[in-house]
Amino acid sequence: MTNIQDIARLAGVSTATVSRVINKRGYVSALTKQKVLEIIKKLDYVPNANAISLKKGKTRQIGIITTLFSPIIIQFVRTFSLIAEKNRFNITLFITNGDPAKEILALEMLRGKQLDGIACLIRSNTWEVIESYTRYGPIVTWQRLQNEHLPSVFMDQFHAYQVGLEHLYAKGYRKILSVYPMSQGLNTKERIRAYSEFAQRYHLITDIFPHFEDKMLVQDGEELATWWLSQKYRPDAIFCANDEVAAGLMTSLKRLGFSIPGDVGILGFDNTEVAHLLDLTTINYPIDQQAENAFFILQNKLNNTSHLLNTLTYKLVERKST
Amino acid sequence: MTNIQDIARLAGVSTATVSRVINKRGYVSALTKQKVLEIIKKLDYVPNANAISLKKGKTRQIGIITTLFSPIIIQFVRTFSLIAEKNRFNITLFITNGDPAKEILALEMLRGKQLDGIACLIRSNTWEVIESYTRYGPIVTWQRLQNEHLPSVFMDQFHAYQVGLEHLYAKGYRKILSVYPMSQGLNTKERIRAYSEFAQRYHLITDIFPHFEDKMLVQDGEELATWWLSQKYRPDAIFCANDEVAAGLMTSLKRLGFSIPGDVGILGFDNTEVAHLLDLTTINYPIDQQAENAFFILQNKLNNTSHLLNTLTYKLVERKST
DNA sequence: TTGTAAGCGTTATCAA
DNA sequence: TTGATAACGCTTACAA
Repeated sequence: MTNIQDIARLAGVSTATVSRVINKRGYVSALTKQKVLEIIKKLDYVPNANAISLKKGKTRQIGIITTLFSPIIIQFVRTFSLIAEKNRFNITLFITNGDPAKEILALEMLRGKQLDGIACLIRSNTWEVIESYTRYGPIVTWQRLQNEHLPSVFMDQFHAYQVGLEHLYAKGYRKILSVYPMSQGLNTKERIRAYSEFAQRYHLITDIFPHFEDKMLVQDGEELATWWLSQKYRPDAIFCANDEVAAGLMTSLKRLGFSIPGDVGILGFDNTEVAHLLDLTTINYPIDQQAENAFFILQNKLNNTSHLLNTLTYKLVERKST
Repeated sequence: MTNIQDIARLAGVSTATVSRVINKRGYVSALTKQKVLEIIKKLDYVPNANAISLKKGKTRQIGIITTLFSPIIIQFVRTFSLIAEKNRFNITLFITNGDPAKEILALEMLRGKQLDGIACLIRSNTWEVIESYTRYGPIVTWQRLQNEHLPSVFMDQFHAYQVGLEHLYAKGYRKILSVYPMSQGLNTKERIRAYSEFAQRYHLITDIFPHFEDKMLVQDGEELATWWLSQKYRPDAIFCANDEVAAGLMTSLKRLGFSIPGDVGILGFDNTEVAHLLDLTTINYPIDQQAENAFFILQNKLNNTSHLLNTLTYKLVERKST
């Protein structure tokens, strides 16, 4: 309602002076400053953010794109928001549900100058489409990618997966089934590579079990239990795509009267809360640091600075499922 | 970069005509229209959203405020976002972590015209503070409140709690401990009222156990298990504040070798995924419909319409913990 | 059917 | 130390 001109008129000064007072920029005499602040307070005035954004060409608004709300995504978003707010950026969250059109909506906001940058955690469109939007503002991704326009806070899962496999081997497991997440993702590729290398090194036979991919939900774990039950020759350990799959698998098998790790060892991935709850052995993945890095990358591009990134580390969290 | 004037110049028309083409408003000849669209496409032009917001005084942006990201909040946010996006509104999520200053930040965005409205799920400031912002735009809440300026999608938990208690009674429990969420909330008050009424009706003694409030996390449930263990005279059933508390309690007791519901019955609240996972009996709370109602209320105020609200219902979901 | 021009509420340059 | 004023990019009477 009330704008900078009202303030100027009532304070008997120009809008330029009011602007100076508000932004603490340039010279203003103590007296006029006090007078202006008084009027501002009296009229309950706030600058119109849209006018500022229009004038400055910046909104201090960052978008986060994700297909869904898994525990690990939640943690990423929480940490990212925290650090962003600390730097006076606001977050707009886009849950696409896997709908490419919804993702485009978010990308179009970058194009329409409503967003200064975007963190694309899990994409719905092809990388080509997403990359084509980098000309409108910085975009950072979570999934791994080799692309000079699309920086990524991806962490090499090859090594992390090796750690998990070594743990299973040390525990005496020899018939290990490996269950993978998104079939298209490079994470899955790296995990498969780690598994092959591992199997070769220890002379393990790998092709006795079917290949499971795209298993990411509790329900997938429950279905896995049914599969396990139906086999004559069963794996003695299952390395799950994430903690949710491991949780579904473990609770289902326990319901059927099996003991974990007595009858089969179960290893999760990510170390989310459900792993703690169910005493699942898992791999800790430094989400918080990745989230911070994602923000730093965006911020560096926006301000042309070069804030140093966190060095990422992971480790095995041994509990009672292996 | 490129703006409406560039388009106008290159198409040999005025900005008004270009605007008409973009917004499909008013008369434009087929020929000029085609010409304009061609140039728009060639220059990869998009209208600047900030300029539009400034001009129109609206942003089609709605904020959601919450202190944290519990499973039930996630579900609310997901549904709210879905219906909002369907109506061409975008969502800005604010996770305050209980910090009043962060909440103010969001409220100030309403004041600064960056937000058209706000859904405040779990507040951090006093209701007085939040109410004082209703003069800048519509605010809807989730927690219960009697306030003409702050509509709420709250659902009376008195009845729902009665349903839970009746279930426990029917199952033969007589020494029921009731554990409550936020001590300040009206939800807690209603639950306490339901419990008193229930105890009186069945002539149960209520003051043998301490009064537990502010129990909302898995960890709270774990601590509850420790308490339960240390008692000589133990409750035979525990009605938990929500599914997370119930989950923490149940898994802790099971780890200690107790059987559920053999040694103690456990009842959750909300029917979130963890309840399904752990076979917890719980109360289904129609979050999706509440989320939709929250949006409808905001939309009605914004457009001066009167979209009908969902009628809310709840029910007991019996599983294996009682 | 199209164009002119006055806003919307700021910021920032240049004078004074 | 302060003020005029030209942008920023769009919408929308009102004219033509």
